[in-house]
Amino acid sequence: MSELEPKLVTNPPVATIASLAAHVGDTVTLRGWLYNMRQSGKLLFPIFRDGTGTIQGIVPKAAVSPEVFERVKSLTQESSVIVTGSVRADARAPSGFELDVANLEIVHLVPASDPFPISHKEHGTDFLMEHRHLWIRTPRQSAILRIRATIMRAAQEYFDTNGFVRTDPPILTPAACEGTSTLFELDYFGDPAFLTQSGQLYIEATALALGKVYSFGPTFRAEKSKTRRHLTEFWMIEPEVAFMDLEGDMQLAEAFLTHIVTRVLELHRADLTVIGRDIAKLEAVIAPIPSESENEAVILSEARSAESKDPEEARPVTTAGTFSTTEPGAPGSAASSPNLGWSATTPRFPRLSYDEAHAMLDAAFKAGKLEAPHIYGDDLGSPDETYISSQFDKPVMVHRYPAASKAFYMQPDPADPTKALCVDVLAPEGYGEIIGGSQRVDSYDLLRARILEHNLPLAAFEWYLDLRRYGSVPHSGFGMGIERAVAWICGLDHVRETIPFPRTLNRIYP
RNA sequence: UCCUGAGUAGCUCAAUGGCAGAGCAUUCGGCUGUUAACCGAAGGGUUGUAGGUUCGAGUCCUACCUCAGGAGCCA
Repeated sequence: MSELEPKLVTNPPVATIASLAAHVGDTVTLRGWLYNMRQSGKLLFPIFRDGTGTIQGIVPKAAVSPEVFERVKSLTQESSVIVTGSVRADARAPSGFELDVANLEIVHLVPASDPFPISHKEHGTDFLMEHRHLWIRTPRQSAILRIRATIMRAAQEYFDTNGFVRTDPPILTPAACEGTSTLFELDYFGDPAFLTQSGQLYIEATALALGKVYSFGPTFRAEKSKTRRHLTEFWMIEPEVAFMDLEGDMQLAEAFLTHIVTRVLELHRADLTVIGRDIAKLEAVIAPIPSESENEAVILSEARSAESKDPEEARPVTTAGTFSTTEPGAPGSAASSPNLGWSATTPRFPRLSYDEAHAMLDAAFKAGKLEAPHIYGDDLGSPDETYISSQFDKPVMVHRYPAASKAFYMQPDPADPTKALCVDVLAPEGYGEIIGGSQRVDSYDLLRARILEHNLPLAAFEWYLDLRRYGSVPHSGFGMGIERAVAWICGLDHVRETIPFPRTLNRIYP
């Protein structure tokens, strides 16, 4: 490949396809791959891609040397090239711009005897997943990965600009964090160890050291889940804040999600269009609700009337007051909502207590809209979450689940100790839970009792109990699964398209 | 772990228990504005594996393998 080096320094300078609108009339050099080629007699229409987009080239036989014409004609799908030509606006070209090719060098010619496996016809999921390393070259997959990158960057950006310190927990852990999920076990110099399923317990420690913290990294679940919502390896971003109660946690989640969706809408209109995403549904998420911003009310009502569903169905999102909101600073709590950077125009998401969610599901079952009844006291099942989230055009926050169905570290509600001060954020359009959070138990005696009740090894949690021995404070946090958030924002039907190389129950290749 | 479904050409799919087929891709030929281009021709098969029923099995039966998406569990 060293023979290529001189070609990489070019004059005129190398451009990217995404920037060609600013180069109309210029001669540019592009480095990329042949995406597709059509021809009509002695006219060739090679379509190039370079990772930033695609551009159609045109090569009339009479306009170039016979060598260049034959070289272009010999190109096979995904052959790599360096191409020079002038940029011209042309309505006949798919992107509106076209490249009059003057010269083209082949960097690597894909042999016709072994063509690029992914054609422009449809393929099955098994085939595509076996060729994931090549599938990501297609426009749709590239667009998704660009949006994923923005979602990750916007998530970090939100915390970084609001005084959070990033403190990443270990990935190798000595014991289960929550004692519920099945973990990947490995041998740690003769002792058992596990891949982390959540950094939460560790960032509780860093939150009591640094105040506002977050972690961002991969997590692992060995559950034999085989659905469109599950990966065995996925990325999670988790904030944890000292002196913050459940109300603050919910406001943080609202502002955080609003920031992420806003950024994606700012930067990825074209990519969302490539994917076929209904952009109006994302705009509805960040639209202020009427009761808090009357002058913006028209935006929301337009967004909602655009998808007018069953008119007899109550649309509780219209007014936040329809549902009980949690009073800031729960009784018996020293916490309040610290200033986390959201403004008065931060949209509020609809909230449902567990009891209200149960009533909604009960009514839906009796109306024949759910196949199975929801049993009071049980956690929400997937069909339950799908139903609830489909009733709103913003993410919906379900809070105060029965403590018995939740993790041992969740603080009981002083108003009803059978409930936990926790919240799940369900994404709209049936995407289900993307965020799970809670206020944590801050009493040493209660936490110790909970650990024993759940038959967890006390010794493994001594360090965690120390956080309640030395300057314990009310604190809260949540975790957001990146891939589920990407699937929702991109409107995908499976999380396997949201990560470059998905790891699922039946797949660890490529 | 349970339930359901699918495995036929490189890919996507057809084929009443009776000759193994089409489109795309590949190769060759044609076409100066193509839009997953189009037109003509050619090559390409151990029908997931192993048994069984039958004169005859891609098709029916049994077991297994692989994959898919739903439940449970979760983000």
